[in-house]
Amino acid sequence: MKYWLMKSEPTDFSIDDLEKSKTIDWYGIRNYQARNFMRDDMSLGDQAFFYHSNCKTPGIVGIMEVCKLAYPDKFQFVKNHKYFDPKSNPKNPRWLNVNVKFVKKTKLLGLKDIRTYNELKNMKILQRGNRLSITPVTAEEWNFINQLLND
DNA sequence: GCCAACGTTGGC
DNA sequence: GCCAACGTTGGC
Repeated sequence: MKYWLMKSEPTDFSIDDLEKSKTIDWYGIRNYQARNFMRDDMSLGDQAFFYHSNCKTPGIVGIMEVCKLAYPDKFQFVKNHKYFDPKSNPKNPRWLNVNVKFVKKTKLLGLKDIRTYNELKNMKILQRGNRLSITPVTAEEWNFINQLLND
């Protein structure tokens, strides 16, 4: 089993939205590296931190679980949709998504807080200029953060 | 709203 | 294949 951190802008889709809908297709990923993580490295049961980005207090706000393996993102073929991609061929779809399900809300562990722990200093999210919306988390980082969230 | 960092596009 | 221009991300 692997661990992940997945970003979403809360004005777009928040942890509360996930709690309400229980599961969601994680659509709209239009970055090859992030797509490849979903396609090649995610398994059923993988755990992920839900991270609120581009908001007043960015940080980890909850936990979710991969509940469906990667399959074509339906919005890439919906004309006029925000995520429509005219270059994607239905016979060989360019963009994929997994489904995730709500596990729990946690207290907010802000980006500012994450920065203060030496144990977390290698997290991708802290690296300069990192914009990748899906990043792997090591077991050590996962356990360390979980402990913080349970305190 | 600003802007640095980064990914993608397209002309050559 | 290079690289300038452009668009996007996301913290601040």
